[in-house]
Amino acid sequence: MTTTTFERADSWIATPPSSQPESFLNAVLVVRRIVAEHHDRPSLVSRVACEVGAEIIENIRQSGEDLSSVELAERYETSRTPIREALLLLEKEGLVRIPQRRRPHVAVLDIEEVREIYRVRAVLFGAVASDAATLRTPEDMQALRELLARLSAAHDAHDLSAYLWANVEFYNRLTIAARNATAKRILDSLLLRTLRLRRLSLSQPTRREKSMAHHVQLMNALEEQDAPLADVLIRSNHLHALAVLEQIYADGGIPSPMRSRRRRRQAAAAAL
Amino acid sequence: MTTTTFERADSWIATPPSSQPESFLNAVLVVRRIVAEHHDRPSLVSRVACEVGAEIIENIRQSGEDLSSVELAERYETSRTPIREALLLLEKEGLVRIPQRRRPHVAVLDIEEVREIYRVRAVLFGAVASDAATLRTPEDMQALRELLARLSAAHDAHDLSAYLWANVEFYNRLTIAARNATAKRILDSLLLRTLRLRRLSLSQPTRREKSMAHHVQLMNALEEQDAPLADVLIRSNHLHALAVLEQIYADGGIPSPMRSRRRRRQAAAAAL
DNA sequence: GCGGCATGTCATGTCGACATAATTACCAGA
DNA sequence: TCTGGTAATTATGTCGACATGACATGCCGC
Repeated sequence: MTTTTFERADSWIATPPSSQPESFLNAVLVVRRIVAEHHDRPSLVSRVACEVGAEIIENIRQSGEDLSSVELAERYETSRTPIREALLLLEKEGLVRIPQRRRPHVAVLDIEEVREIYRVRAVLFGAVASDAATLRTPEDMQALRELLARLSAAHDAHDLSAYLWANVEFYNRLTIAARNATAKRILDSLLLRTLRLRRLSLSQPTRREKSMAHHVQLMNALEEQDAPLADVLIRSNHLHALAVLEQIYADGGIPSPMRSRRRRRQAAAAAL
Repeated sequence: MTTTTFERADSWIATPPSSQPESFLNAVLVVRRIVAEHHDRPSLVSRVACEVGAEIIENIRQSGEDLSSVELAERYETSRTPIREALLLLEKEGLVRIPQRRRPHVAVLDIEEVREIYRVRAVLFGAVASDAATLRTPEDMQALRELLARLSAAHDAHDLSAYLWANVEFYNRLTIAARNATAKRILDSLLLRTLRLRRLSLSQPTRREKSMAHHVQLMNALEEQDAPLADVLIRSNHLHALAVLEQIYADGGIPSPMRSRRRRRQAAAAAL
């Protein structure tokens, strides 16, 4: 499945894929899966939404940065109407904030919201993993085993980016196995919001160790259809991941968004 | 709080409130709280979204019914752009579906989706109630006690509509007490989707009895800060509510959406 | 020199119009 | 009468333009 989506990825972004790092391509694909769920064909709106969304979770656009609709319209050589709609899609996923009569900007993730998201994710994901442990099919298990192998390979190779995306794919496959599209959509949306922080969190070697061990344990629980264990494992892992993020926030690892955002535009104009 | 929001309700709907039944007003207010969360001032978009959303949850517009943007634009005497945006807002809440290049229509709730929603709601609401039992303030308890009294009064008076809205308010206050805005937003959205069915479910006297008893028990658990009990009570109640809905679906209580939806428009045009 | 107010500039929200895709209506043939 | 293909019609997606509200700068009074 990954191969086919990869083949089509280039039709979803305006710039040629060769000029983009592989991680950005992954980001586009994940955003597409979530934000442009129903847009089966690459429309103008979903293309913009995917690319801007990917830029946000790849930290190319920073927290609080302005997303002027005229600026984006120029860049994508289109009118403001599709841009507006794309930004609305991203707002729905929590990546963008659009105050009334004010410039849209990249949503700022404060620690309080991260806490809330992880609390919800822990509970919901626990239930989903529990269901998955019961309802899983042999095909589910096969796919999960392969993804675990990918995860392990990335871990051994110390490839942070590969580990991160394999992680995302593993969770994605797990939520599919639970056969609850509603829960999956919510979890996907919550994942998208915190994806920006994932790299920070997983950049700690101890965190990666713990995460890898967690996945192995979780896989065992799924193999043995031990639903309660899967539930508890997921919750525990989320608690640990949150603790790491709390530490990062406390250490000031998240730069607070700059104040007068207007100056950036002026500087850019002056540079021309 | 209810009073002040009531006072302002008329500015959010185009038609004078006197011509609307009270239940519709409640629906508008609830939709506004959820869908137009950030739109603090009554803009054109939120007004349309609130009114159409209220019509959907009040079953004035039936499942699968077309929501042509030109038709709505005529009705609200505006252009199609704000209508489009309003429909996008409602799609985000799951009340409307907008396929590409096809007419938007009222989302159809099949039993499978209802099952999924109740599963998610049970788990998430259980966690939220658990948190609320721990974090609740005296003000929270006071508000909840008053709402329980309203619920009880409506129950004694056999006022289905009043009971339904008091129920919504009770849950709303409970989610506030848990101090988790993210969880609240998700639960609100899920509530909105199933609100159309609530009247059906609560129209059964035995269901109302059970529901009332449940609320009393839940209130006790909150008073005693018994978090695990609150969790289990909520889950159990959701399970029971779902069982009732399963029965209603099995009995064909939900009319399947009509096929050729176009005929309605023609009939309406011929009537003029 | 500094704070508050007026003014100018810019972006947003909304509008009407057009091209294109989808859907209906029509018609011929079986 | 029903079915299949084609034409007409309608609605959607997109566009450029305009009015109103927000922000920044500059001015004036203190």
